[in-house]
Amino acid sequence: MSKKLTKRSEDYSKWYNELVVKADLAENSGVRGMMIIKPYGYAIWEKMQAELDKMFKETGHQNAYFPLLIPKSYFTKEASHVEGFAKECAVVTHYRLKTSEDGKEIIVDEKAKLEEELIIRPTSETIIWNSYKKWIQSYRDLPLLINQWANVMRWEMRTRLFLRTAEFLWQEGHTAHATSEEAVKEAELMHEVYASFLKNFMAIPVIKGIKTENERFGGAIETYTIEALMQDGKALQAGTSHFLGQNFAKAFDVKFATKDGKKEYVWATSWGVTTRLIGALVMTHSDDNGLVLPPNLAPIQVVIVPIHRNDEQLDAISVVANNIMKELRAQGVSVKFDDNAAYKPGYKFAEYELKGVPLRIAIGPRDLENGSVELARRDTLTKEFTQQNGLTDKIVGLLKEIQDSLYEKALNFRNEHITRVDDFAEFKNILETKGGFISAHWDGTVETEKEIKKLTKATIRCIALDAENEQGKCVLTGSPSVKRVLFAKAY
RNA sequence: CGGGGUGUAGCGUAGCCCGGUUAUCGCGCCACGUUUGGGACGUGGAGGCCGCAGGUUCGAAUCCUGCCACCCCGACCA
Repeated sequence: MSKKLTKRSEDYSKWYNELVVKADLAENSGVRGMMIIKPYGYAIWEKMQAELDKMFKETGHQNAYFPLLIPKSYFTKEASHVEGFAKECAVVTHYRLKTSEDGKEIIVDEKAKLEEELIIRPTSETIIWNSYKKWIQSYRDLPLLINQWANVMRWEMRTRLFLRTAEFLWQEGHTAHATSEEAVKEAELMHEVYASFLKNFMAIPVIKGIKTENERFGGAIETYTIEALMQDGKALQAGTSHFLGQNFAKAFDVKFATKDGKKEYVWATSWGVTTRLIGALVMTHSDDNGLVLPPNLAPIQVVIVPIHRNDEQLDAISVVANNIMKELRAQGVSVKFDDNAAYKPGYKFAEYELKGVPLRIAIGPRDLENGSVELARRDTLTKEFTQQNGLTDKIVGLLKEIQDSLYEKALNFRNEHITRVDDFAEFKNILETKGGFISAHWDGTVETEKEIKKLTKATIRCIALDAENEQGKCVLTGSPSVKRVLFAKAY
């Protein structure tokens, strides 16, 4: 298989798909939108998981695990939730297989039909709230701050690796609080946790905002979102945090006794991010040579490639490489020494570029003489010869620099792709030619939002939290508006 | 589920319109040798129910019917 990628500029979608497969992150399983996350891709997810989990714990949350299968009846309790969800679900109807009459096939045993169908969770609100009803009696049981790492399944008609697969991995936080204020604060806190995770670890700048009624999660009073911008000018919803009000408490009858003995419904939030973040990572930083990983999430931060003509040279290089590795590891840097003689250096260079390894060290005969190494940066594709003395400090500094520079680059790109527009013809023009976010006035109605979507395929990604009050006229209808919102075509 | 398209080796493909030797080519894979500072080269080799099931025919990758799968555009969506 050729490892050459289609160029981003030629066909962004094809580039993305090829990159994900060739960089060894994931592949289609051949079963209806199911994705296999390969070890290299999973290593990135594990790092993300570890960092996020740390942040959740630091903010007082605990992990738990709820069942994969949810009785169908649980879904009927929260009408608006069902409205927004539960349409494209996998349903378990039987519990046994048997051998066919001719003995050649395994078939479903029709006698083993379930009384009540079980739904493979598309999200766990219903089953979790069914438990919360039992767990919460008093204000002393609150707040209840629980997170679950799990897989969920949504029977999407059209799927894309990482961005939308039938089964995906995520975390879902579900909390219950005594007051509305506290629940809102929780939703906002997790919103901030996500934004800072994307910034500090993924080097992805996001716009923090709230969703319009139309784009809101089913059953939510307020949906907080972080919106990122991909290199093709399309937006990607990277994470959401919902203030659910008392909707779920009422649906599942979860009341608590207050200090003065009254019964009140609890206030809820939920929040989640998914393996989609890996798609965001790929589409934010990568280039025509392949993946570009921010050092903070790279499974391999530094790779050492030996260049040698014979075994004696390899032995001598290995001594130097092992010393470098030892020093780097002492500093917490993950290093790989690739002394596989089956591949030539040029092949390895291309291979590790494709996989997005932030720094590459090449050591050859010349370096043995000079006490040097060749040091190459993945993000800028630049390389230099540098002395072996002081190499570790230099690398530690460079990893930090690369991390920061990736963020800066993405931030500049994002900022250059927010366009203020006051005219609908211009709106369509910018959307088609430049892409990115369009900052425009909107009259606040669902009808207008839907009409704009119909006309342009752009949706309101969010109402930015930092949007300033500004009198204006809706870009479509001309009706009065008090602040700009952000439109974009989205994944 | 509506509209369009495609199924040939692990991957990408030619052949199909107009049926006829042993199904084409590239990458990858295996063996040996020479190589190794940006995806090496040579020689040899393995690998195919041509998506599945029927039909037409002396003969089907090719024509016909049905089915299945996948891709693209809608609907759905983290």
